[in-house]
Amino acid sequence: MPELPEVETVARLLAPDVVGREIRAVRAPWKPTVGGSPAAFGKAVVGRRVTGLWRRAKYLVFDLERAGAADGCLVAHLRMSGRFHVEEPSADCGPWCRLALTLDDGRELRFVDVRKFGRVLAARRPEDVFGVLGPEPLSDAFAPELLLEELRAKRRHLKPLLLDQSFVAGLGNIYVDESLFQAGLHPLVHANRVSAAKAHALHAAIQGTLRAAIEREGSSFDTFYRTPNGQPGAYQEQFLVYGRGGEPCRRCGTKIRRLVVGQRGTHICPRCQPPPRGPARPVLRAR
DNA sequence: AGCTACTCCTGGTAGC
DNA sequence: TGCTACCAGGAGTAGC
Repeated sequence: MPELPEVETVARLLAPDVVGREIRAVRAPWKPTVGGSPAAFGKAVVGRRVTGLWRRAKYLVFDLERAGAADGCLVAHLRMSGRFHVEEPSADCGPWCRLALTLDDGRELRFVDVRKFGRVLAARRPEDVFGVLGPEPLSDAFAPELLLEELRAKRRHLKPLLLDQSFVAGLGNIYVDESLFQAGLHPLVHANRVSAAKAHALHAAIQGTLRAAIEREGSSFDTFYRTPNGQPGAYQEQFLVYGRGGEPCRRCGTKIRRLVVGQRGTHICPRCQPPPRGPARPVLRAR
């Protein structure tokens, strides 16, 4: 699924085709993609030029201007299955095209989204669409000391905490599982029980995993995520635990286990990621 | 604060 | 072969 590395890849590969282009027309065959009103969406974007394309968390932001002055933006979230492509209008759109923006070079920026969860919204400012977002995990704002401090302040299980975009922005199911494995931390460990050494290991694991995945242009393991060029990413070849239930751990050979944590499929090596020790206080048996 | 359950969707697949 | 039932999953929301 598109997480930070995939969205970063889309931003990088799509930018040359859209930055500098003016939006001439809009077609939105599935209204919810643009927030319900294609007319209002069209009014906000037609006649605007794209001046920049960047990523924050799992959001893509297209900066817009009109007559040389900044004039709002498009904020897109790919969710499960969204993809952007720039194509000739004559190219087959397929059954899942939810939005098409005609550009001034005659081509179309298309948003294709099988599961219809993705959104492309027009806004005055990106912050109007972003929820509460924690630090970017690859920025200086995400320092090991800060992570340790934030972990100390929380009692939640690590897995749902790391999936929480307000704690750290951009991680999803895949990269959380991979990072926890790399750090040797079980997903059910309570945040405030992570040692300083483990917090540093987790910080390094998150950054290392994300950087490696960006370098490989993300992960593609089903028909969903593709780069704007239509190519799959390659990081799935390096998964250590994600989607490897029943297969041997690459470190110790123990069978990878799949469990469910917070309604999310979760993959661990039971040996490399020992479960947290039972209750903090032994349960007193009634007599 | 933070948990669970539910919602939105549909292609793929397990089971019969 | 063909049918049904269920599953995945990011994020928002409701209820506790």
